[in-house]
Amino acid sequence: MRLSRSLVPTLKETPAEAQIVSHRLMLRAGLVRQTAAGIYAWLPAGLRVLQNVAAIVRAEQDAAGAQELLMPTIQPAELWRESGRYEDYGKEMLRLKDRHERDLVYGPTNEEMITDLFRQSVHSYRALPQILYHIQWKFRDEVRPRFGVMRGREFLMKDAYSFDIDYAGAVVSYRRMMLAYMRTFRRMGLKAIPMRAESGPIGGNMSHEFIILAPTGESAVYYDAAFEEIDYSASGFNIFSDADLEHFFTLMTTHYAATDEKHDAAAWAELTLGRKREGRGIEVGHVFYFGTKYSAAMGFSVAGPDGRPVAPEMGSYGIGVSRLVGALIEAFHDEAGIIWPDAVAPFRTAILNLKPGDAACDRIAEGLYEKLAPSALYDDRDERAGVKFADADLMGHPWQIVVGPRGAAAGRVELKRRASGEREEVGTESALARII
RNA sequence: CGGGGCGUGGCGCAGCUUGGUCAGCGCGCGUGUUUUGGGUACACGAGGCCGCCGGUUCGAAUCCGGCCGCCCCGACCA
Repeated sequence: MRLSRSLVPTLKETPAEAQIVSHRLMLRAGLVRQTAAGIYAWLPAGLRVLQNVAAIVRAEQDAAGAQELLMPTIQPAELWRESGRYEDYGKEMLRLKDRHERDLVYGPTNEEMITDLFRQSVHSYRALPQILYHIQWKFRDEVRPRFGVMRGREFLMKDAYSFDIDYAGAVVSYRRMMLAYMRTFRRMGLKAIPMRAESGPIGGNMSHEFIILAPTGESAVYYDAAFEEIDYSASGFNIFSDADLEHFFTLMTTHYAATDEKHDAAAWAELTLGRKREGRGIEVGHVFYFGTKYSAAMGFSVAGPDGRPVAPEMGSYGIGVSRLVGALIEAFHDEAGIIWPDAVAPFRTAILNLKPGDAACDRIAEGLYEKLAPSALYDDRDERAGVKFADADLMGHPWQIVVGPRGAAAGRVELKRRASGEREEVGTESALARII
């Protein structure tokens, strides 16, 4: 992308409405613009991040055997009346009517709809288990949207739903999603910790929220150092092995971890000093098992092995995709701006042509851009060098290639790594070699 | 939903208490010169129904009422 012809409106000053760092940086780096309270337009660079995050989520869901589908944003109220939540959900649910005066809702979640879809076609236990997911926009009419994209009213969410014939199966599905989640966050460079959450009417230890560590996170978290030592992505765990999943689950749930609301001072005191870790965190995912709550309420059963009807055991698993973009910035930034992890950066490289119009600079910069194009942002603007440096740091590209008149004549460029700040002067070929 | 605050060119703000060349400043934007590796300097210039509606007044950005929008704290939530 050529910056001179791109809608990436960076700002030198922070708009007054933005308080927390991710919100400020998202506005300043030209990633999003607010259209209404808690509702945002994703500009080109921001959309690329959102899509990169979604792609990682998708890849790990697929790797866990979940099937992607796409359910609509608008749902008939009928489904919600069936489960009883039309009345229960309250004002957070955006309700609307079509021209025929039919009641509709802009979906805040999809348990009813997936149950309905599933029951239409699945009638036997032999088709189970299955996990389905989609990545779709949701709307929850929060009383008080805040923190920019982290607590919006409209948000992009990955939500998955598991169907099993019995509790044992549901447990396996639950653990499978848990492992998929840990891998997902890790791939984004995030440290995530599953923390026991309220499990609702079902009880048990089958609801966890995933907290990622970020110095500016909204809640204080306390956890055992053990969480820093586990390698979820390594071949250690086979996501399709029940035994591995059990081992993994035990590992995840035996060590202490809690947000400040659920912090247990007594349990915390028992931890050895060297293992205590305190930090701040942001919830980016939530998994829970809810048994037959929806299948029973909505009259969904399949034929069991003995031919008798059985209400499937279900669970649901959410990841806040758009929230993650904000959370990533909370985790990765400095005074100058964003520091994108390579996996989600909108552009892997920024090519800064310090002197457009200079034959040598143009030749080298254009040449580099041709080779790196899809993942490179070419700053070809007629701006001062300082402006380009500042914007590149603000936007947080993992790599910067600085093409200036000084080195260009000799075929040299400066390669800068955003995260470490290291720079070195190299030839164009070795710059390319380092980046690709 | 309770409490607090704010709406003045694209962004950040001053002006409002003490109605009357107050529509202004910085940044940004345009043109020119300058500078040329970390947001350069100078000059000239474009750009505002002062959130909306109504009221008070000879006169309202400024006072009064209503409405809308946005932000912060709390309760609630991916």
